[in-house]
Amino acid sequence: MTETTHMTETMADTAVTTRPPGRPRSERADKAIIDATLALLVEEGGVAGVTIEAVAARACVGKTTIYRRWPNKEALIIDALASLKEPQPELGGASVRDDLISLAKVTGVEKGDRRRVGVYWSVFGDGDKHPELHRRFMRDVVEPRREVMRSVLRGGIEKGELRPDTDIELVMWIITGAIVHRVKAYGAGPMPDDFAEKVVDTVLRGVTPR
Amino acid sequence: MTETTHMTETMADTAVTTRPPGRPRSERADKAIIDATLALLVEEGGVAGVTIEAVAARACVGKTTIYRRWPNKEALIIDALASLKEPQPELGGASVRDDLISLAKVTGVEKGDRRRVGVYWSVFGDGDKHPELHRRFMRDVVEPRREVMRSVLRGGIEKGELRPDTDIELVMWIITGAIVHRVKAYGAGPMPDDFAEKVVDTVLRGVTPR
DNA sequence: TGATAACGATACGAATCTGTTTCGTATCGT
DNA sequence: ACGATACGAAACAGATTCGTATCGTTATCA
Repeated sequence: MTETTHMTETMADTAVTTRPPGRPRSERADKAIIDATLALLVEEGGVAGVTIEAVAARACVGKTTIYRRWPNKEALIIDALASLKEPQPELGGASVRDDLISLAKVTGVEKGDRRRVGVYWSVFGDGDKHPELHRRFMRDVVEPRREVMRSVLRGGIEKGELRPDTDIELVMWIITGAIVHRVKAYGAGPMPDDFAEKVVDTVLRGVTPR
Repeated sequence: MTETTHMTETMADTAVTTRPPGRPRSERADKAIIDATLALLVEEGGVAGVTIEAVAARACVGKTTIYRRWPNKEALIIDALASLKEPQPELGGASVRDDLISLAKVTGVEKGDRRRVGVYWSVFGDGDKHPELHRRFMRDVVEPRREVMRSVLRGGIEKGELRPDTDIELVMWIITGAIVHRVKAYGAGPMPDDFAEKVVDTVLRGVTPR
């Protein structure tokens, strides 16, 4: 994204934010464009379905307004994905089980919508065709969250709540895979509120009699 | 797919397969077209990336040859997906664990390649855009396999190898989700041979100390 | 040999998308 | 008021795709 403010320094002054001349860029347009991009990425099922014209139409914006901000489609999508960076969820830390459930729930449904899973599926699916997009999305959006789950699992081993030989990466594949898969499979259909809990409990306890 | 043979009946004869006049259609072309379609579906990450012209080029076939067989792209893809119907894998039946591992392995890698997961991911991703495609793929290709796994799990409960309150659908989401997710994530990268075993063992035993 | 139809190659019109440019208008600081 | 810049709308050339049509060629049968 391009800068919208200039920093100026004078001798007697500290740094001051000033504004370039002319009409300022519309923040509303920024937001509408990013939103439309993500929505199309999900609905059309991939990067190929994201058309600058479709984005413009959906955001009620001229194509000019998009091209003034981003040089091409890929750059736009990169910024749209980066906007999904969000503060980590607060973890109670009471138990591994509670923390994993919190993380699993966030994986599937963020702020009440499932756009996150749709984006994830699309970007993953286009990984071979758009490796840079995939790389940055993984690094900036996905990996930070995975790291949180990883540390929860590590802590669980240290505290003796998990077996010491637990394969952390494996458990992460299982939990996130189940959630993502299920959410994607059911689309807008019903997603039981306790699905995340049941996944976590199954992984913790197993399904064999004890 | 259109018929390539005509059935004719005469009074004194039983049904006889005869052939329409003219040059017969090339079976080699049939196969090459289906193969190219599936390959593109995986490589391009979705239905949108499957171009009739690309299929023709890849199959070394004229576009005419494709349009002579299928009326449009969607019909072609439907038939290409239907070609993935395959005989169920033989299950030893020695234990739930062994059978689940066999099924999990087949889910991830079929006959040495991972095209199956790629197709699965693509068709799933385009589910909203091409619901008919998705529906038929699920019904004809995916569901029969899910049914096998389902019956293995049901049998495991009856035999007492699994807890009676085991949520069968949940376990299926977990196992298939983990495998599909992991295979897709690593692309052409290494896929440890024991991944399927470890997933199944984790789900069976859980990761908490016992 | 002749009839028939599939073959690959190629061209086509209609439609769509990209990225650029031009237009007149709107919104800012001075 | 004036200069500067962003705004949406529209037109544009070039590329790509779809589905059709038209070549001359090739395979099969009678």
